[in-house]
Amino acid sequence: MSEKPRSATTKDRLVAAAFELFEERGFDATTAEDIARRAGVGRTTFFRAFGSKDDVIFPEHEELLGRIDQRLAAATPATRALALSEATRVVLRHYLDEGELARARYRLVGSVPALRARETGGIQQYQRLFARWLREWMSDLSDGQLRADLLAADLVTAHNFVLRRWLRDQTSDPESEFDQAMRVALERYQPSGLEPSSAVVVLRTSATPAAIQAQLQPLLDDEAP
Amino acid sequence: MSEKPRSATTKDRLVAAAFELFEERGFDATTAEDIARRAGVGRTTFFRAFGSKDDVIFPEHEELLGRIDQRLAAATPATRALALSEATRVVLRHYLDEGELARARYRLVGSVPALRARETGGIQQYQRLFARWLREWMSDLSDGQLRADLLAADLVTAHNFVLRRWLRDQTSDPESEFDQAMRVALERYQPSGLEPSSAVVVLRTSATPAAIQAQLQPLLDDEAP
DNA sequence: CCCGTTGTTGGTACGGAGTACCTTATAGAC
DNA sequence: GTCTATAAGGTACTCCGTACCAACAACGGG
Repeated sequence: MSEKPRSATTKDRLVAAAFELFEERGFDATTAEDIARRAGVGRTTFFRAFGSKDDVIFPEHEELLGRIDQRLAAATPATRALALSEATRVVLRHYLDEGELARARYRLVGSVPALRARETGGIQQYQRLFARWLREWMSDLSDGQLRADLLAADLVTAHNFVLRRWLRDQTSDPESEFDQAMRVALERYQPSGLEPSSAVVVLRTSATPAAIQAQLQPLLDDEAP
Repeated sequence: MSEKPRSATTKDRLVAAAFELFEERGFDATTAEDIARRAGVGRTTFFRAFGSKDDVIFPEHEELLGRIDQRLAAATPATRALALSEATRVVLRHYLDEGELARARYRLVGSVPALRARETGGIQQYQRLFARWLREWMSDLSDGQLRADLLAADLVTAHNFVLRRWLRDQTSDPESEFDQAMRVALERYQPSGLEPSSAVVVLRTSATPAAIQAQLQPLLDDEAP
């Protein structure tokens, strides 16, 4: 049932062969038989391993979906905001670990329209997975279903924003940028009951404004460090 | 150069034939030749008109993109929020006007994975178009590029949320729900300078809390009617 | 009236994706 | 050893999408 190192090697060889050939002569000019031949297997084996020529570009997609789902399932009501951030970070880390391979995929997908469609389809699956959990978590809010969809879209978009910057070599610290992006995206997350509007508090006190400000500052720092 | 009624008729006949056959025997079981034959034209003509079997499902996609772009291009800085809402509404109205055809497409796309990928690809194009304009409009904000992407995602998501409800016959007043959805989505739109965080105001006054509340109430009513 | 020109259509042929089916080989299980 | 199960290769087929060519208007100018 679990991963056999033997079968993983065959898949890996196919992936490596595919990326080599795509870089050499382009995606359309590479046939499934070319890939299979370079990997030293038959054409049938290629289609058994991947099902389609596109799938060889995004081999661990299913596994990533599973890990996100697990992370979200493990959240308690108090840790949901953190779980959302970390589940999203799982994907970012995966690409960062891939390194040059991720960048090769990015160049490839950017130049082949057919692959772009495939990629956005995959992104949509992430978004739907987040939305499924969030609709449950936010079901008691007013406009909860809508806000769940919006937050799911924001999480995925914020992730892609940072990932794209890293893929283009426009950032040296993607993790910090990701933290900031998650903070902005999670502005939409209001754990049930906490209304999104501002509160006006009127009180009588002898304290000076400066003293009150000093009392409040730690709370603000805690909320947005 | 402009639309000839003759050529439009051929395209329309092909679209009608395609939807008929897809409903009769399903998407995969229908060949391009079947569609062409029922429309009374040759297979070559079909591919000349649509380029691919998928394209026949989303015939006016390009035109819609153009209309959104025009609407956004016509906005002035003061009317941008309205322009965003109306540009999005262009798409909603288009589907509402299609009526049963839109629902047939929805059923079809929902049951054929390959078409789902195509549709999300189209949605992504809308989102990128909005993002292109918003990045320009929000370039002077802190995190403007990120917030532009997020708002673009929110607009598209909010639209899809209402559209899907209408397609499933879960709403009798999609326009009102759309207005509400746009209000929620546009919470992210902060015309440059207006900071999104809450303000804490400390003041000394002899007024009673009730009097102050009475003063503030109209402002809150105005902000969220 | 004929004749090029141009644009639209149908037909044919081809390469390649993806599927179905069959055969082969390798590895355990007994 | 033999039997069985599982992974692999091979072959044939359908259909998508493209390239190319032939037929056939429409049309204006000679």
